[in-house]
Amino acid sequence: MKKQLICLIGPTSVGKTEHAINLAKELNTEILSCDSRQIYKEMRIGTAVPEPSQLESVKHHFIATESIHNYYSVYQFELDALQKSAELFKKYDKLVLTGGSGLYLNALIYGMDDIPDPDPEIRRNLEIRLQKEGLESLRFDLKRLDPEYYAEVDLRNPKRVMRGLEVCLTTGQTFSHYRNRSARERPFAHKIICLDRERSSLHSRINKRVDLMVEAGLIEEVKSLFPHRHLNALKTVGYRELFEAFDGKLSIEEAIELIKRNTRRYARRQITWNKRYKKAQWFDAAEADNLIALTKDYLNQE
RNA sequence: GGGGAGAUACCAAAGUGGCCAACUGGGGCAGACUGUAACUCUGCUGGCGUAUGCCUUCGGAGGUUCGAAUCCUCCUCUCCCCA
Repeated sequence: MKKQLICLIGPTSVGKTEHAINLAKELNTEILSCDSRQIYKEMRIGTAVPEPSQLESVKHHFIATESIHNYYSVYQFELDALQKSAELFKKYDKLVLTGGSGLYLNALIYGMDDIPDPDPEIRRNLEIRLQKEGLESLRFDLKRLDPEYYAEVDLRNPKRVMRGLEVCLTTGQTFSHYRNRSARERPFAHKIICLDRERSSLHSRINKRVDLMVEAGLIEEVKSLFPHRHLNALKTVGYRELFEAFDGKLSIEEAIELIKRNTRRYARRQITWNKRYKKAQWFDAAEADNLIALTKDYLNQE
């Protein structure tokens, strides 16, 4: 029997953590997290890392394992998760994967193209150029250096334009040359389960969770990270808004409201992303009682 | 009791005779996205499955006009000031 990775995904606050733990217990296995922010050990409250008791009840991987001060990316995650899963599959037939970062999930189940790391110097220069010369100028270069990618990218999206350019500039090859986007063979099968729930219910859970984070000390956590606000890891819902409040641009109350709003938006983007998995099985997370049964049925279908 | 201001779509708020189904912002919805991805970007938001099309809107009821959210009359409600 082929090893199986059971991917439990869904928007933030939908109830993934709890369900994943129940499922992992039921299957007697461990959990891999695919979350680009819970992986940072400095950001616990604002990223809703599982409770210590939850982390104890089932072994979790890739939670609070990296530092915001180190460079980390999807590609890194692909390598780490591949290695970890291979190790765990020696012991288990099934593993549970859960988390909110769609691209991280893709990296593990389909793989990322092998593209050299960008030269940090080049990346920095591009950022400066964007500031000074504007997007137009970067587009101009991209058109010249990689017309193929130029024809595909969203030209209004500075991040994507810069990404193409930085690869061209550091490697001397076109970005398109590296970007095959073909799925890799994996030594395990995967099943995707998408959790969702009525929008109003999701929103009230988000609001409540943000309030709980504040009670749990979110403001202090963010304050302690204030000196590092420029780091990429801290460009995150829940942190960014409070940084603005510390700057005096917002009141704390306004920042909290904004966190709620931005979390709702984030959740919506996650749902949109999840719709790309055409073979995924969708469940309503509100049916907590029989979710495990439904899931087991689904897994047994084959 | 007297004087003044105002009622616009889910909310806030422009518009003060035709270019208005109605600026803009918020909220909401939808979408894109292979190395910063909780990032970044895009579209829609009165109804009619699509529409250079039709229908119903700008507190209510009438009226003026070829034509009104915009002008007039009355009514209802809200707010502010004086008593």
